[in-house]
Amino acid sequence: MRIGELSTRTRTPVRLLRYYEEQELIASDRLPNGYRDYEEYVVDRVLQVRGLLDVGLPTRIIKQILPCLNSPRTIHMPYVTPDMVATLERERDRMAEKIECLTKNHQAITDYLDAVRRNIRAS
Amino acid sequence: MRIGELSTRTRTPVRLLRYYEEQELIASDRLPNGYRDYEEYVVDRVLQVRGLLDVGLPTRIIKQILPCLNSPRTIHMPYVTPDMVATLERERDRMAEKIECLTKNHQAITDYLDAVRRNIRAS
DNA sequence: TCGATGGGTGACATCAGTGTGAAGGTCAAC
DNA sequence: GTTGACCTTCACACTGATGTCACCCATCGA
Repeated sequence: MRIGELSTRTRTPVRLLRYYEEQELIASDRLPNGYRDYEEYVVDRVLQVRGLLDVGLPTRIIKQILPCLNSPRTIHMPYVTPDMVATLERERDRMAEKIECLTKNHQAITDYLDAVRRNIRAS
Repeated sequence: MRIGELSTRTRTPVRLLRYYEEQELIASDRLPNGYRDYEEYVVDRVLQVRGLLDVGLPTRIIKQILPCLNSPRTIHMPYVTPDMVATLERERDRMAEKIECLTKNHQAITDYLDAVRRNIRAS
């Protein structure tokens, strides 16, 4: 598919798709006329990238961990350096912290909204 | 306490503490000599702010939702506008999405690391 | 009293993620 | 064959969160 379709299907500005490619987060073939040509799986990939960006990971890290998250695992096994493992462990721990933080604040907001609603009903 | 102590206790650069104050995320009194003087509770506040920033929320939003998260709730009740409620609901939902995204990817990394370890032990 | 340390402001730099626009090529449809 | 939609690259600019540096004042201990 070409970039326009990918853009609409992922609700992502064309500009950003090119940016993600520049950052090597997604890849594309080229049609004879130079247009980018994406495979189907890139749709999910873009959504995943956006999710990770949204959650505060920088492109640098995303680029590192992406290959471990969706490709056929075994293919990548032999290439995993201790360094990479360390990075993954660090990121995994940071993610756990973030989940905890988000969960706590999510709960606080929920509680607050509940209280507000009770208050309104009571008044 | 003065800014240096707050900085070490929160492991946050002094520069950022001043920035957070500029963005009205934290407040300080001033000593006669002009030095900032923080109350004890600011320590937790800073940590909470950093957690939220880390998780991708902009200062603008944090500023809005903070009062609802830790102050004595009832005091703020009367001032909650429908607008504010809408913002809170929106953020709460976005947080839920982020939690989901993080959880999924956290699990993927965990699985991957497990596989790597099995592979190493097997080889 | 001097020097180290810590505090204050202000300005400029950086980096990532975006926005936006110019200038031009491709192609389908009318 | 020209228009209009879609694509290309290049480049400049902004924002938000930080780093860094310059310059000056305050406090304290030797």
